[in-house]
Formats: sequence, structure tokens, C-alpha cells
Amino acid sequence: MSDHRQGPVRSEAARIAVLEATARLFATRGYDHMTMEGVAAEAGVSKQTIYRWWPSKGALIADCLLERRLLPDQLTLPDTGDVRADLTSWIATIFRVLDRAGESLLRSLIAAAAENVEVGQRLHASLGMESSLTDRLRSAIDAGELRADAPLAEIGEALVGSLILRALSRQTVDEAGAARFVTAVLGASRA
Amino acid sequence: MSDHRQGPVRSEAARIAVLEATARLFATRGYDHMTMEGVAAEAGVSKQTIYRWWPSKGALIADCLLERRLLPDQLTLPDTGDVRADLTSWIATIFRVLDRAGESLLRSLIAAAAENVEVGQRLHASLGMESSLTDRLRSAIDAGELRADAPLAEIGEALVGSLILRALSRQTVDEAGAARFVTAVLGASRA
Amino acid sequence: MSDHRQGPVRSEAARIAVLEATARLFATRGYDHMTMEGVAAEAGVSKQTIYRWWPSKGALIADCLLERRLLPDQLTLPDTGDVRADLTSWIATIFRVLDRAGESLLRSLIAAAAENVEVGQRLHASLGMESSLTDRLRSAIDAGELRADAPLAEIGEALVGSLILRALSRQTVDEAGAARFVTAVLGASRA
Amino acid sequence: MSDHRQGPVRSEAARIAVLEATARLFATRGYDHMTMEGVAAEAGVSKQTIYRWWPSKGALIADCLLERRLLPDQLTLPDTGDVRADLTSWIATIFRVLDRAGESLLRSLIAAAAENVEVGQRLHASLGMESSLTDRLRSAIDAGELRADAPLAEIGEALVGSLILRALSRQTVDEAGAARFVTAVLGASRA
DNA sequence: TACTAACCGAGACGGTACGTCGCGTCTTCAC
DNA sequence: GTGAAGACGCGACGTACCGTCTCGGTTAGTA
Repeated sequence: MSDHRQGPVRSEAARIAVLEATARLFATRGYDHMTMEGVAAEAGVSKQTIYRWWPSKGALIADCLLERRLLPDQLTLPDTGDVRADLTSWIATIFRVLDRAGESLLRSLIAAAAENVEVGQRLHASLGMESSLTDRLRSAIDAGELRADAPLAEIGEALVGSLILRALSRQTVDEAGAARFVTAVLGASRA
Repeated sequence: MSDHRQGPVRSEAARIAVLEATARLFATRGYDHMTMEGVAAEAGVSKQTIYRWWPSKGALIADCLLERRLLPDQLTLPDTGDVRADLTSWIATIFRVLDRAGESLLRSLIAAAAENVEVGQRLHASLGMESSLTDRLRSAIDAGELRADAPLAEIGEALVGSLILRALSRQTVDEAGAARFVTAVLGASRA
Repeated sequence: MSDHRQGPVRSEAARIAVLEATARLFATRGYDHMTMEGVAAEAGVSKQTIYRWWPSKGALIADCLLERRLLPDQLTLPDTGDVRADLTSWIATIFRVLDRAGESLLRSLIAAAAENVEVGQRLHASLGMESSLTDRLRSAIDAGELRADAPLAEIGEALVGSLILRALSRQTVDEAGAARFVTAVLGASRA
Repeated sequence: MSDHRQGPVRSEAARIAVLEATARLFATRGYDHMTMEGVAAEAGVSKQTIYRWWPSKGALIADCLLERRLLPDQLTLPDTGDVRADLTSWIATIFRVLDRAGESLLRSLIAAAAENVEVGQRLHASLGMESSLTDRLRSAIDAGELRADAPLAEIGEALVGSLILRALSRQTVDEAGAARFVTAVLGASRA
């Protein structure tokens, strides 16, 4: 009748400790100076326990991303009724929060995404590409701010892509720069 | 009496061998499975010779980028008089050439850029952000295809950024997709 | 009222399975490539069941030795009435049976004995040092083959010791070699 | 003309440090609680440097044995003109020096020999089986203490074998015991 | 009949050590 | 003064077993 496994169950405490240690070390050291041994030590867990549940460093990051442990809550896209202002402040906030000078969290995420499929996809989702960003744009259409036939997906990718490109070439984006992006990309779609 | 250095000068043969080996291994193994020891062996050169002239793996890649050893010639932006067609085919070509299934050259470049300043900046330039792309857009203004006040830099970043975002999330871009990007981003600037 | 334990008793099936698995793995892999986890798996038993009843790998081996599961029956010392012939053929048989080229059972036993007290003592007994060998020598005295004051214990140790030394230095002992040992050691005690 | 390799030469300092650390740890911890990492740390050397020159723990021990770093000098077989006394005191000394109660150096050597060919052979040699012991016996023949046809090799193996057997079964050998061995084994060969 | 302790399998856990890889520095010899 | 060769100290990798532990299920005895 029952198909439950027998034996001890996965330790939730260990799982949490690992994810927290990962988030902490990722934020402080960056993707490629974060080591599995470091995570194990920081989490007070044996290396084997990590490898038992996560096949690689990338999977660990992806999991943190999935559980919203890497990106602060401030990064949620606001909805004040003014798309342009909302997108502008969102972009500026992302940069302010994630892209410190030397070791940038955003750049670390990009590095992780570049070498791990799962992270790539989770990052895509986490930046709102799969819901919140297009949702926001759609609500702008409903509000009559954008034309009904505006290419939402492309607009979203253009905005987030610009962001990532800037992070890669070590250029910051301030409020004014963000506004320029938004204007350039949204221009054609104004109602 | 003389202030000339004495002894042999830098071996051009070694320099070429290293850059070629780097390009070869970068293309086959990707950025982070490419090792300095591997390059030395492949180039038939000692490790010391590499470290004497390049401070890091990133610098090696950046140098290859500078000497146009990593990106094939096909990637130059065409100028047929039709901006939209030119940009579309350029984007599609980049994807066709750089983004093979498993080990993508584009993704490797992104990884390298993410962890090395120099590569980040060289990549930015190599993708045309510093001249050919904006040049092409400017010539489109001259030809009356785009409005005189079109935000060239932002348009360029949006296009290239979209590309990179797609590479990171493992989605391909075909001719049609490229066209959608171009339309979305250029829309506002049509003359 | 009662001081009987309650609950099920020790599973004889598990006990047998463990000892058989131990003997099998000890013979095939040798002492130090035999693992507790391997024994548990081979026996279809949980690790805990092993550790519940045996404190260590050594104890497991010692127990196998005690139950005569490691050494084949052929190794019993014959008694044909001719001590020299009996001892000679016994030694030769031990070597023929226990000391195959690469992974020698005899050498594995020595390794086990070297790092575990109990095994050391069980091995000592199993090789006849505590009864059958001295018994045989004593019966040779009774038969008038040896002098009444022959130092039985020393003779036994000399014979078995020679054997072990040969096993350690990877030299085989054939019938002729065995005969030489017996002659050398028994020589002084001929009646 | 020259067939010399070029490049740096093996560091003698590292070699010595490793052998000394090995001898030290072998003596204090015993064969199987001596770890490669421990040796590396104790020697102030990287693990890789050990593995570059020695394939295994056994090889390390064998090398120490070869360089006479494990067995103290006191163990050389004396030659006072009285074979029986010499052998007796030699055996007693070996036991006094090598076979402390808990962790016996002799037993560790046996364990090492049991699982490593090279150690087995080096140990055989180090205990004098290949020269000093048979030399001593031969000189006893010359001195007329033993019969000319005494089986030297067998006598040697019987003595050393008895020793090893005693070490394995955790029985000590004092002066009197040693004397009994010598008498038993040499008895037949008295001139 | 129900309770309850001791058994059993499975296997997760914190550890220690393994043997390997690549780093960036260094030393040696040849040109 | 370069360059090839490659040894060195170092740090991390991913794996193998250790011995302990926690599970759910099963099996005797009481009570």
C-alpha cells in the first residue's frame, strides 16, 4: 500500500544550512572564489552531504536562486501606474544593489549562468523574464500606456540584456542612464 | 656605454604559438576548462614563457580577442543600405556561428568577461559597441532610415544585450527572432 | 518479576550472511580492501547490524577464523606415523592453498593479525600452535621419532614462523623447501 | 653529446624531509595510522611532492627501510665469537627495542610488509636475511662452532620467523626465550 | 489483544583521508 | 636575457569508508 522509502529522511537543517552558507559565501566571495569546501565548513556540514544532494556548485547556486536566497526583495518590480518610472527605478535599483565595484554579485551570477544551464534558466526567471516583467508591461498596455501590439518579450529582453551588458563591461547605470534605456526601448510602443 | 638590453628579444614564434593554442583550446574546451598548463603544452612552450608576457588567463583571452583570433570574420556588420536587414542578418549570424548546443563560444566569452575586466572591455569592443555598430547606425541616420535624434548607444546595447541574455538562458535566435529584436528596438527611431 | 529480555532474538540468518560475506570478500579482496560497507552490501544486511554484534573489522575476521570459515579443511595436520613426512606435506599444502601469486590469503591474514589483537591470537591458534601441531609433535615423541626432551613449542614456532616469513617476502615454499625446513628444525631432536 | 635532462632537479631537502617525517610518524603512530597527509604536513611539503616520487605509503616505508631510517643501529648482529650468545642477545634486543606493548614497530613493519611487495623484500633484507645473519652463521662454521653442512638459510628463517610469529601473537621474547629458540634451532648443527 | 522492547533493512550524517588537478613561482640548463 | 622543462608549495576537487544516528517495519516476549 505504501511506497515510502524506509530509513532516515533528508535533514532539513543541513539543507538550510548549506543554502544559507552558499548565499553568504556567494555574496561575499563571488562565484568562482566560492568553494564547495568553504560552503561545507561554513554550513557545519560534511562535503559528502553537499554532493549527495547537489551535483555541482552551479546546482547549488541555482537552488539558492530558486529559493530567493540570493536576490534581495528590493528587486521586485514596482507598479505605481507609471511604467517608465517603474522600469527606470527598477533598473537603477538592480545596479545599485547588485553591482558594487570590485566583486559584483551581478557579474558572479552571470559567470555562474554562463557555465551552468540550470543557473542560466533560473537567472532568466529570477530577473522577471518569465512573469513579473512581462506582467508589468502587460498591465501598462491595459492602462493605455503602451500600444496593444507592443512586443513585450523583446522589450523585456532588451532592457535586461542592456543591464547585463553593462555589468560585463563594468559600466554602471545610474537613474539617468536607466531612463535613457527605458525611453529608447519603450519609445516605439508609446500609445 | 650602450643602454640597449642585452640578450635575445622576445620570441615571436612563441607568442604566436601561445595565442593560437589559446584560441584553439578556448574554442574546444571553453573558458573554464581551458588551463594554462594545457595552453603551454599545446603551444609547445613553457609555462614561464606564458606568465612572463601575460599576467592571467583573462589577459590571454583578451589578447586573442584584440588580435581577432577568437571571432571569425563573418561577424562583421554588413552595410547594404538596409539597416534592419543588416542588423537582422548580423545577429542571426552571430548565433549561428558562436552558439552551438553544448559548449558555446559565446557563453565562454561571457564567462571570461564576467571574471576578467580586460576581457569584459575587449568583448564590448569586439561586438562592435565601440565603433562598427554605432557607425552603422549613424550611417542609417545619414541615409534617412532613422531619425536624427535616435539614441544610438542605447539601441546598440539593447541589441547586443538581448543576444547575450539569450545565450545565457540557452535559447537560440533564428532569423525571425533577430528580426523581432530589430523591429522592437528600432521602432521608435524610424524616420 | 522476570529478568528476561523482551523482543526478538538475534537473527541467525543475518549472522551467517555476514560471516559468509566476510569470508568471501576477505578471500577475494584481501584484508584491507575489504570494507564494512562492502560486507553489509554483500550480506544484504545493514551496517548497524554488523556493528551491533562485532566491534571492528578485526573482530569479524577473528570470528570467521574461530568458525573455521577462512581456512579450508585440507589444512589439518595429517598423522601417518611419519612426523617428517606429515609436517612437510602440511607446510607445502598451506602454501599451495593459501599463497597464490598476487593477493595471498596468508598475507591478508598476517595483515589482519598485525593490526588486531584478537586476529593475532586466533591465527596463532588456527595454525595449530595451541594444540594440533604440538599434539602431533608429542605423538612423535611417544612413537619414538623424537627425543623426549625436544622443545616442542620452539619447534612449532620455528616451522610456522618460517612459513610466515616466506609469505611476507613473497617466496613460495614447495615440497622440497618444506622438507628442508623440517629437517633443519627437527634435526636436533631426532631420537 | 649530453643526455642530461634540463630543468630543475629533484629537491634533496624535500626528499630528506619526507623520509624523516615518515620515519617519525611510522614510529609514533604505526603503519596504518600514518597518513600521507600527515607526512606531508610533518615534512612541510606538498602532498603532490610525495606522490611525484613515491607511488604509495608502502613505497615510502620501503625507502625508509632501505636508507636505514626505521631500524635503530643497535639491531646489528654482534660477533663476539660465541654464536649462541650473539644470536640470543640479538633476538632479545630486537624485541626490547621494536615491540612495545600497544603499538609495536615490529608489528607495523609486518603490516606494511603484508600489503606491499617492496616492504616485504626490504624487511627481509633488513632483518639480515640476505647477508649479516647468514654471514654470522657462516663465520660460526669457520670457527668450528657449527657443522660445515648446517642449513644456514633455514636456520636464519626459523629464528626470524619465530620472532615475527611472536610479534603477531603479542607474546614477548625475553633473554631466556631467545636462548630457547637458539638452542632449538641450532641444536642439530652443533659441531 | 495490546504493548513494548529489541531486532532488522536502509541509508543520511559529520568526518578523515584519499589520489588528482591546476595554479603561479621557482630553479636549472641550453642557446 | 630568453626559452623549454618541470619541481615545488598550495588549495580545492570529487570519492570512498568510517562509525554513529535515525527512520519505518517486524517480531517476540510480557501484561
